Amino acid sequence: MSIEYLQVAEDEGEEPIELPTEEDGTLLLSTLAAQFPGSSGLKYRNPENKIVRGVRLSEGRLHPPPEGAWGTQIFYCVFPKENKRKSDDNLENSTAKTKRMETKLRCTDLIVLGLPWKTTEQNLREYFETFGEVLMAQVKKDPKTGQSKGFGFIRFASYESQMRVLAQRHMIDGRWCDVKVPNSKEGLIQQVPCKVFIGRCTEDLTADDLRDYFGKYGEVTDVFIPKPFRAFSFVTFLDPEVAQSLCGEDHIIKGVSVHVSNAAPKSETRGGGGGGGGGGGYNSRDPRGSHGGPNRGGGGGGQGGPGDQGMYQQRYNGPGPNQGNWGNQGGPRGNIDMPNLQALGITGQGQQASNQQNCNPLGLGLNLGTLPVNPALVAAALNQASWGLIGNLQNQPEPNFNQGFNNGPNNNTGSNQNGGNQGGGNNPGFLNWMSGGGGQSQDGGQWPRPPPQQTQDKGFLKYD
DNA sequence: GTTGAGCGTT
Repeated sequence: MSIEYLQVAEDEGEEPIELPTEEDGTLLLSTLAAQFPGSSGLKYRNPENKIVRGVRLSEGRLHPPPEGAWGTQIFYCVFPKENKRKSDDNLENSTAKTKRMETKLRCTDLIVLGLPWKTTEQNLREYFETFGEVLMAQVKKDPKTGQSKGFGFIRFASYESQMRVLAQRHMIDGRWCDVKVPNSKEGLIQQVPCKVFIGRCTEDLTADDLRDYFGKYGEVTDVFIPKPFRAFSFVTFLDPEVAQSLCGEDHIIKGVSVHVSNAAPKSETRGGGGGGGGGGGYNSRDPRGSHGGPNRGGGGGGQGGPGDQGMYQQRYNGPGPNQGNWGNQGGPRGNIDMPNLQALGITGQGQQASNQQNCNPLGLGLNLGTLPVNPALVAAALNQASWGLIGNLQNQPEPNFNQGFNNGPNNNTGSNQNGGNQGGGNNPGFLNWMSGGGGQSQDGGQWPRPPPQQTQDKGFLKYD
């Protein structure tokens, strides 16, 4: 099959636009969402009986009706619904559920910056309800005059809603607004280390050896071997899940049995005193600092092209080779133990780009490089997503959302609530979740890759 | 009825 176009309208009565399908005839949810932010699926009217039909959605791909091709009929967007009435009916139930979700998925209040003065709480709520159930919406006002202060707060019921909202800019009542995790909450977000400690190293184990060896499991963003020789080293992975999965294991590299464990900083996690300083962006206490200049906290994504597909050994439940096109070339990388957001194409870009239409929800795999997100916060969010979100999606009140985040043949029927991806499902995990395709890159490997990395300040974390 | 980086009278 080749690329064709189908007509999609936001709703019945609206003007359709044409969206391109993929080679296999499916329509990527990300393609849909690029034009219709917040849209979670498609429906159409069965020409025979006029009944609305849903379009099959699997692994982030919308499949044409069983009758064959998309044809000339118009398809309509489906948006996540919040079930208000039901909530009212089962208030207790709903509250309990909400509480559970908050704990598990760590929804937080989100601050909405840049609201027009005229925007009301009702406006705010209505806007964000297209992303999922909104538990709270408030606009901060001057107590005396009642005048809006131009910012507000929202809270979602589901973490994936929060993620989607955090990952893009929002045009609200004619102004581009930023949504962030408030500063008051930022410290609460846990961060999953990407760095592992390699013990029992011998002197002939070079950084390249380690990189080559551990590259089997996932992209290695940094290898650090203390000099002079101290019989240990650090390997940093792009994917925290990979790092985590290796911990506790013994590996034989060039005949040497090394031990992998958590890279626990001995003293203070955050560079602290005299030395460290740098590190850039991600872990810095004030994420706003990253606006000041290029955020160099992370290693480069390498120059690896599409040829790298399938090279990683599966550490989990094997959804097949990770085909996310993660290059593994290049020299020294950054020295962070958080997800490498630059390599993922996520960098905060400040306030410019106000005019562009950045409407790609996260998890749909496109163009996050231009999105004004707080890298550290999204990093943490991504960690959470990869560890708990996927397994918890089945509990969500918006089943449609599964599609954006639960890509791949991930049908965990068992519970998977303790982090990690154990269980019988084929959980594509972090990278596939990011790439938004069930193991397949949706954009032909054209991730917004970071510029070639310069030599990094290695003093970011103290590990002696 | 002005303003446009920020961080919430609960």
